[in-house]
Amino acid sequence: MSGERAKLDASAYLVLGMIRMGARSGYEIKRAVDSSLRFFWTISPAQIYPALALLTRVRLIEGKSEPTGKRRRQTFVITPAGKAALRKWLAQQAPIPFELRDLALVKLFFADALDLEDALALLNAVRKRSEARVAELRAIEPAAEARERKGDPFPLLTLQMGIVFHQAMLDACLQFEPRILAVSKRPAGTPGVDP
Amino acid sequence: MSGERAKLDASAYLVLGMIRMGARSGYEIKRAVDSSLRFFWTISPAQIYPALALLTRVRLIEGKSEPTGKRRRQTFVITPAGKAALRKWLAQQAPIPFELRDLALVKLFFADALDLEDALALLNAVRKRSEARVAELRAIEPAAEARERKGDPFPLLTLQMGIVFHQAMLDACLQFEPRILAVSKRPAGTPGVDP
DNA sequence: TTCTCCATGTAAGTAGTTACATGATTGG
DNA sequence: CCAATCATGTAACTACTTACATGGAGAA
Repeated sequence: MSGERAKLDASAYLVLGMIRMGARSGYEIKRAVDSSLRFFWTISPAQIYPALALLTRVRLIEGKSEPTGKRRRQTFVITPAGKAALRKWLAQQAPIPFELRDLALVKLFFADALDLEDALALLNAVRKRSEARVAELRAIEPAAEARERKGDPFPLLTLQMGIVFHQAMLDACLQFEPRILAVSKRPAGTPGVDP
Repeated sequence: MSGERAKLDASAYLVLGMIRMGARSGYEIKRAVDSSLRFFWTISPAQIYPALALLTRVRLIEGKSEPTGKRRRQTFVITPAGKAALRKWLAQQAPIPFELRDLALVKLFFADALDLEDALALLNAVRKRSEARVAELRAIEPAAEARERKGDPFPLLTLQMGIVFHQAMLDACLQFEPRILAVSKRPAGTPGVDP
């Protein structure tokens, strides 16, 4: 049996993937994630640095000290074993559950408890949030398009997904506003877990 | 100052909201969440029961023992203070960050590391997942429509959002398949965190 | 009788965030 | 010289899941 067979968690693979894409230090990984992957995954230094240590220990990445003047700096590169491990993880056929946790949608679900004005304000806030997110995503589109021109269309694909599904949420908000007004003669507060 | 002013976490408000909607026991809350809210929030018994205890302590709900034969059962109702607390939380104007954590999109983001066949398989898996989710959501649509007819359109609204945004992801998969084929002459593995 | 559902609860573990500590470098 | 940024790291905390323990009721 060759090498340690520690099983890595999602954060470790994320770090490994970012190293492969060219992020060199922990700091760069944080920056890169914040400016691209952020929309469907986040990571904090408290996860990055232990992950880098672990990946180094199992020889999936290799680090060396590259200080800028007296400011210390560890840079890493992915090893052949690292590339293989990343590919294996990516190609794994196990179904990946889709998990969205969004308090705004929870609130909207319960919005029957609010009076019309507050309910519409909430709907508005949800719509505005998606509008803002679409704008943010559009702003980083040029970078993703440049990457596609270099032969990697996947960052653009994931970016597009972010855009289209926020656009879809936004459209749903617009579409429902009149329907909420339509039923607003209701006696507020009818129970109904099992309709 | 009247009553305890414990600040509740999201799970506690979720439990409170479900009690208001007519779920009576911890068990019923679990069932109700699993069949409606599940698509944007989940909860486990290990969160529900402590939340029920807390909400009772601060008098936002009231419980009584209602055994079925010898099978014990605590049922709860929301108090006026509970309704007020729920409304206050729902109406709160604080911006709610949208946080999606989806490993499938992370994998897709990194899919450049895969050969064409595996990358397309991954794209396919993502598409199938959204198709399955749309089907699941369509299946519970009648219940949400019934609830709308009773004067509460919000469960249907949130359900529609789930449908449209999975539909949007699905469309993006379809749209990108040819584009991935188009760039597949690429020399795999070009780095590019900062393009 | 045995399986599934109803029903309540907890202990232990995992994952992740926040807040902090430390210190160098660059640009205004 | 001061603020922002580069850069690494940890301790404590919060949130959530998994696995388990317990046991009654109804149906096949």
